[in-house]
Amino acid sequence: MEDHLNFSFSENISSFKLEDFESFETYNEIPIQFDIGKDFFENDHQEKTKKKKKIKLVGCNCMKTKCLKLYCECFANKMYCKKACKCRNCNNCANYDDRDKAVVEAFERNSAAFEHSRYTCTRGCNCKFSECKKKYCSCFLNGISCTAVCTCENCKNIKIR
DNA sequence: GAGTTTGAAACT
DNA sequence: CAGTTTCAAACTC
Ligand SMILES: [Zn+2]
Ligand SMILES: [Zn+2]
Ligand SMILES: [Zn+2]
Ligand SMILES: [Zn+2]
Ligand SMILES: [Zn+2]
Ligand SMILES: [Zn+2]
Repeated sequence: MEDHLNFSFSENISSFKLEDFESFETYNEIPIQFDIGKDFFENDHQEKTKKKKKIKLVGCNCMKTKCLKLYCECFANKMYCKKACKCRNCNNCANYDDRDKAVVEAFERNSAAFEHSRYTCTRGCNCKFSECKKKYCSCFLNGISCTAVCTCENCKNIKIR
């Protein structure tokens, strides 16, 4: 585990905590900063809290990527796929060499690849057609208002510039 | 359930 | 970088 993560990326991933990565895989959970009303998550989400909160993914439906790219919500959230996933040809499992390689490749493409996801929404959105009022918009999906970091057009999600 | 729309990720 | 393609989820019917 440690080998493929450190590889030659010690600088890029210096802020990344390996132990977090491993625990996420083990428990299929991600810490999240705010409440989410999203079908992808199976748990209740009544309480709003600023603290980290663990949310369980229901599962992905990837057909073409073997769940080894950020298209896959499981992979993007540092989780293995699990029973609830309906993916085809899934390689996002423990002890798959392809999976280890894919993690490194994702770091290569973007050193912050695993610091953000659709479900943490830390980079804002770039919506063009949804007016940020549907779940196509990652801000709306997470139940938060668009902010100055968003570059959306015709935003109806309480944008403050 | 099938087909369309959407915007991020990936690719060139 | 920018433009294009690919992808899986969100959405519509
Ligand atoms: Zn997947
Ligand atoms: Zn999955
Ligand atoms: Zn999978
Ligand atoms: Zn948006
Ligand atoms: Zn936004
Ligand atoms: Zn917006």
